[in-house]
Amino acid sequence: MRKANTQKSDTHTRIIDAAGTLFRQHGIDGVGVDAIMRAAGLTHGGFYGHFPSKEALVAEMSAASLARSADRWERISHEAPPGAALDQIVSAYLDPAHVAAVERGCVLTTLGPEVARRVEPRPAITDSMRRMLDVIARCSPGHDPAQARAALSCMVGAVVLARLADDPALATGFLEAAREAVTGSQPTGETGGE
Amino acid sequence: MRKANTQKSDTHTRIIDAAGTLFRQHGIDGVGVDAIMRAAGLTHGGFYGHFPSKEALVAEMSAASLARSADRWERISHEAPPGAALDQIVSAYLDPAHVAAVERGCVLTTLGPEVARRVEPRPAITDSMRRMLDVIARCSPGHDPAQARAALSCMVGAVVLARLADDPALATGFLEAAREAVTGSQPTGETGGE
DNA sequence: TGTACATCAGTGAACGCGCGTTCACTGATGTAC
DNA sequence: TGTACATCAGTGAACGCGCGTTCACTGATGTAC
Repeated sequence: MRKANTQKSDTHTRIIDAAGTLFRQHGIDGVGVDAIMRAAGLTHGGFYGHFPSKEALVAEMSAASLARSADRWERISHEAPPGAALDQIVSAYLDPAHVAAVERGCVLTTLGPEVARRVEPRPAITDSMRRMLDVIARCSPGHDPAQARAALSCMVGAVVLARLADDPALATGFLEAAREAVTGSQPTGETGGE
Repeated sequence: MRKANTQKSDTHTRIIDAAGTLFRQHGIDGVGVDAIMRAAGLTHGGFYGHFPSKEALVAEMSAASLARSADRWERISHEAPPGAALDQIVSAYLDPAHVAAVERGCVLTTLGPEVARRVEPRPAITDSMRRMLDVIARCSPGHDPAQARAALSCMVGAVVLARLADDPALATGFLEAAREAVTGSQPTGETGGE
């Protein structure tokens, strides 16, 4: 049955959001079109009215998701008090809550290697990575692009390793060490584990 | 047809090696038992004489693969001239050749998030991660465990991001920046891109 | 050393199932008069 | 404002296919005599 015209793009967004959650939880090849559509409150047949293929959804979902991350970082870098932006971004990224919330986690850490195997999503992802690097460089003391690349590497690696670590103390150890390396400061709240 | 008794463990290893290559290239859910056995020169039916399930193969493969990485690092740390071990390990890891050779790449960078979703492989992987951290700490000037965790995070993240980057200059940018951050020195060979 | 036989690593057909994709359809929405 | 109709977002049955797993089997190997 037809819905209001204005609702089609809402549905499109709902499919992308459902896919984002499920792909992060079970991997791209671990989730079928059927499960995604059911999670979006629809039946599987309607999928191809929105996307030419599952691969196209993967590309659109990862591009949209990382663009939203870059948007958020840029917003923080403009709105936060000068000097506090980097710490705010890095602290949120290296928070155990980010590690735990895989289903909403940064695409670089939840689906990085899976997305890297595909051709379609990489240009848009590269674009967002550059924007994130620019934010880090702009918010860092030295404004050094190389330092920004090392910082982003450290953040992404720490979250990946924290999710792999079987021991919570080791997991927070990666996060704390990365935070110290990137911001050069101790956490402001109570000191975490180990 | 039966083969020599001594050949069964050879076959076992051959299956694990074939799985390692294919999983890294196409993802764990992107490769079937059939393709793995064919790559090992066998037919799919024989698989369950070696492993109780595909998941068991995933666990064994990732454990074996990362243990081999840890072995290699430990060997280098004992054999390399004092002071040179860290640079040797880090330079090999952050080499564009490692980024390019996905099919033989470090499991943390090729299958990290996929393996993190599964319960079975994580204890053994955590074990190997600890061994790798110990090597880095032992070979670093300050012998600081926290610094070692930041270093490993940076290395893993740089390789993941380099594989995602659509632009070779940005890819080598991640590798160079991470090397500088981890070893604090310029590359010994000719200076790479950007 | 030669023969008879038990072992068991590997074979290949078969299973039920869920995948990605197609397509004829339904029926509420928006529009023309 | 009320009626008739075209549109098209979403439905659900159906497709061919490859998945993970099972199992009766084959036939070279290793062993007992």
